[in-house]
Amino acid sequence: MTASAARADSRPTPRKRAGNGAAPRDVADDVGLDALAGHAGYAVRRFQIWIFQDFIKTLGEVDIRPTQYSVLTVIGANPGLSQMAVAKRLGIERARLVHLLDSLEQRRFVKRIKSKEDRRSHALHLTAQGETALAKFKRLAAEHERHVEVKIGRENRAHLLRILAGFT
Amino acid sequence: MTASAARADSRPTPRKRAGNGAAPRDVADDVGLDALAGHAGYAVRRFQIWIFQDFIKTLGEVDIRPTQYSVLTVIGANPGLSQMAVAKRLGIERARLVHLLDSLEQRRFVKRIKSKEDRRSHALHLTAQGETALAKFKRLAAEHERHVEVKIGRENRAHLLRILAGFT
DNA sequence: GGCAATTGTTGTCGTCAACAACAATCTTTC
DNA sequence: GAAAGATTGTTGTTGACGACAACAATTGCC
Repeated sequence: MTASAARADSRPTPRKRAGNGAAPRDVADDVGLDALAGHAGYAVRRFQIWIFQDFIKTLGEVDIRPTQYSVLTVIGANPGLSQMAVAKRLGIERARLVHLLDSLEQRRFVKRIKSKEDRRSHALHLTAQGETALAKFKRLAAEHERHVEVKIGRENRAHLLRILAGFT
Repeated sequence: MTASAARADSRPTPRKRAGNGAAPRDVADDVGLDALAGHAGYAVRRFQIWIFQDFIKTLGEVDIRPTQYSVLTVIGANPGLSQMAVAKRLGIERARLVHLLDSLEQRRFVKRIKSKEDRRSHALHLTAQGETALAKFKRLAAEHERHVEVKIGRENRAHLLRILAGFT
């Protein structure tokens, strides 16, 4: 809202810039949209920060972060997956997944079951507790998704999802 | 390209899933798009990772990362800004900006000049070297932007920029 | 049977956001 | 005009995260 607000009131009061010439800006927040507009990466980064913060806040009561949510969702939809498979699917390193699963297993959401076919790998499953918890997480995530709709508009969100479908 | 490729060949060969029933998945990469589709945050995160990696690679020869580029751009467009103002404009913490400027000042792109009006603050300026360097960075950034067009399509990129304009 | 590849694990390194504390310096208020 | 409060730049810590490298156990290849 900061950016859009700044955008909105960029010309409301004449401000004191009138007679400043080359003097350094004093106020600070009327910096102007400079050359950063037109850079997709910048806009996407700012949006991603906003969206993650809203996700974290909305799922704050259950203490679940976006990455944890994605891990639980993938396991819930594909029980028995190996850690390697989950890591590849989510584009995270297997080293990182180890810690994520440690935490999720400690909270009794996930079980690591030694695979019979390949004794190197673990088959990942949700616990019963994990199933019901994930159901709640999904409700909260849907609420978060509605926040996104409010923020950028319903059809804009749909459009964006379509544009970025290849990255999912 | 991994994601889109997986999407593309999700049904090319009948695969061996046919008779597996409840058996654990063995192959790993036909995990399926599960319930993660429809989550804006996830798509945006993946896209943001891709776009940053391309930016870093494209600006690799000059060793400039996205955040550094954004700092240089803002200072170039608004010389004399204070660190606080730049930090606020870019949505980064002033603590973080200190290190960024340390590095950019060491490379002679930026000067910190003690302000006369407010002796707490520094007025930020590009050096002559910084000006010419930034010009080159902007050319490379434009090349990166063309990569984005190739990746998601020209009008999709334009659409996306319009949707996210409020965050810039 | 031996050698290369894979899986989970541990550890290190660098980036980045979020805080907290601090000294120097404004700004406000009485 | 002096005290109290706010702001600016700085330093430091913490935790999430990606990138790598090394390792033991196990599997697959030949």
